[in-house]
Amino acid sequence: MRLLWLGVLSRRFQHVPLRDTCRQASRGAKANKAGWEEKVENSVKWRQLEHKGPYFTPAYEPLPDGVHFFYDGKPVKLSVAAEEVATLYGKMLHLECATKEVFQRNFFRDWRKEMTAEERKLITHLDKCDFVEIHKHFMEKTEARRTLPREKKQKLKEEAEKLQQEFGYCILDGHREKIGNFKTEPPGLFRGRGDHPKMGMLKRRVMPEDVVINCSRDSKIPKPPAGHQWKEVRSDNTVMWLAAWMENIQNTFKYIILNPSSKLKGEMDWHKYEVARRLRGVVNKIRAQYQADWKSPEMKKRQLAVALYFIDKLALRTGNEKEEGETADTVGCCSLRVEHVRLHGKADGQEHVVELDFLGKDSIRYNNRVTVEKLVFQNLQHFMEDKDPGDNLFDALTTASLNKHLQSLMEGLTARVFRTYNASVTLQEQLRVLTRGLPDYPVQKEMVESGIALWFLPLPQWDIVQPTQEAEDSLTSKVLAYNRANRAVAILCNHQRAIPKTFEKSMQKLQQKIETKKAQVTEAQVELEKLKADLRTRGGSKSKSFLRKQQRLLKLEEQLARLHKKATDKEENKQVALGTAKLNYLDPRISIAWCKRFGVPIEKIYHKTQRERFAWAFNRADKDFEF
DNA sequence: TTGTGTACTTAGCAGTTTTAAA
DNA sequence: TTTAAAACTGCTAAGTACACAA
Repeated sequence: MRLLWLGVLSRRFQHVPLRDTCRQASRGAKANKAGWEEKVENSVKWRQLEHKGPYFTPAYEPLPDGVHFFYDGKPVKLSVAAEEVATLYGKMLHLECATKEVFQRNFFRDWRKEMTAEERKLITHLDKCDFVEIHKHFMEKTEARRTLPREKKQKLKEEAEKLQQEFGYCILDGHREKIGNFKTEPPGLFRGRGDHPKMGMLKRRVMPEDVVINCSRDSKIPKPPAGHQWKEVRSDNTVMWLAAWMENIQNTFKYIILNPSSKLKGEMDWHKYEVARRLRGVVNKIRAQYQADWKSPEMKKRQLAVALYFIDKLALRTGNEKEEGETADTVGCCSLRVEHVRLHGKADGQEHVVELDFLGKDSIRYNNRVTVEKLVFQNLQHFMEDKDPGDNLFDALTTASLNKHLQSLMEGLTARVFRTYNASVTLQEQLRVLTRGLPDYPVQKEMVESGIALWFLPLPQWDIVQPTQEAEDSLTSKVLAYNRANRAVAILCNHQRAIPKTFEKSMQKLQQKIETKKAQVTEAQVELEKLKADLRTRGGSKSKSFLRKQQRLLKLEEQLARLHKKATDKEENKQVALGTAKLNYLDPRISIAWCKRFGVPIEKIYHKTQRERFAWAFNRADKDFEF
């Protein structure tokens, strides 16, 4: 399928006059084409879009009388605006980011802007400010919410549901679709990731006057809150967003968009994986070419070939250039600097070892040692010659030129397609390897399809048959195998998470359990040995009690094995985030096909929202689907 | 060719809810 | 019944990529 992204229409966001903006992309041009294909070719995303606009954060509620802010030991009654910002800081007192100097400096500067002249004159030093009462107040509020009686919690839940029903859906081309984020972001103190120079800055309240509404001309135009106006109402059916505003920290847009379960999002997702599947057909040719290019006399070509090799082999991100000082210092492939690379002629008994050590997206550290081909190694040596640590490794390369090259190799090919492709291929291969030799789980056909049917049909009623222990174990093994395959991809893509705060404690508990179980096994073994010895001396047949003991030992051993399995899984997983790959990189059709083939109920792999997200894939994958 | 603006995907974390264990 | 752990969800930051202007 050809993706043209015609760009017939100017995409400039600002300076568009109010009211008369209407950018409905050409309707007739490809009238002979139907549905999605036509939409994609015209970059038309919808024909009809109707919604209620965003739900705005409720107005600030001043502190109760008993809660004070102190300056220099004396209580100070702040103006409403200054108090609101003070509470934002007070709420965060216990967080690590609030202790950082940059955070405090940025906060204090922005806070002072909200103060009255008088307040500004008085409050000149943050270290003389005391937010403890404010902090305590919000902690107590959180606690009170947590311990609310069941009925009150139920009532709150119902109110949230009512809001969801009113603002959380739109009509898109005749279908009622769920919206992803129908609320504007509340004011707060910006928390960047890693060493962010803007942490602590005030993210201001979004007002209707900031918001651009996007909907069809003939729809019910959403009403702004009483006494307010929209910044603009437009009708641009080449984009997917329903509303947008400019955020004041980085001056970038925030959008109200559809939920991933929507048809349109699903179609985009499907398209993404189809592009990755097309790469499969040409990847060998591309690999052969970049390998040949390692010998090119042209420096630019060699840099491109080595960069592409990294992107392919190590699943690095492309690494767009970033504005210095505006964000944390993170890099990807094209923005790697000399200081991120170490070359070892020999290391760990291997030749030509490259060590990469840098902060990637979200300031997650990428630290990896890999053996590379001699030519790659020599090229890297050359690229690093006569450069300072802070110089770009691939100085002759930009992400745009890299992608332009990729476009010439395959239509629609960009650097990130390699990540999708390699992730999905890895899952498929790992599943093949890890599931080989596992006993089949004897399930009914209905059971196999149950999760799938959840989607489109009301849940069928059937007798629930308790699977045997053996079958249960087999299923557990399969799910474990799936998680291992998933984990292989997460490691490839460097999807890390912070070690859970409770990890050590819960691991210790698990070890304790293992020890207890071990002792039980030993005890049972001793008892059984005694009975065996008895049997040998006295002769005769095995007593009922003997058989019972034998059974018990077997059971204990199985339980011990399960605990060991659990501990291994927990340890292997403590720093790996599985969700990101599952949601963004793994073609769901691979998982669905695998579930069908091995009789694993789909809900063991995808929970409810994930099944909703991948609705598009359920009728597009039978058990023989190959990525 | 480079810089800027826009729109979309990808990402980890924290809070909430559900489930399992004590 | 209470508590702890696991599962899930929402939030929003931080990437990629491309069009267009200078």
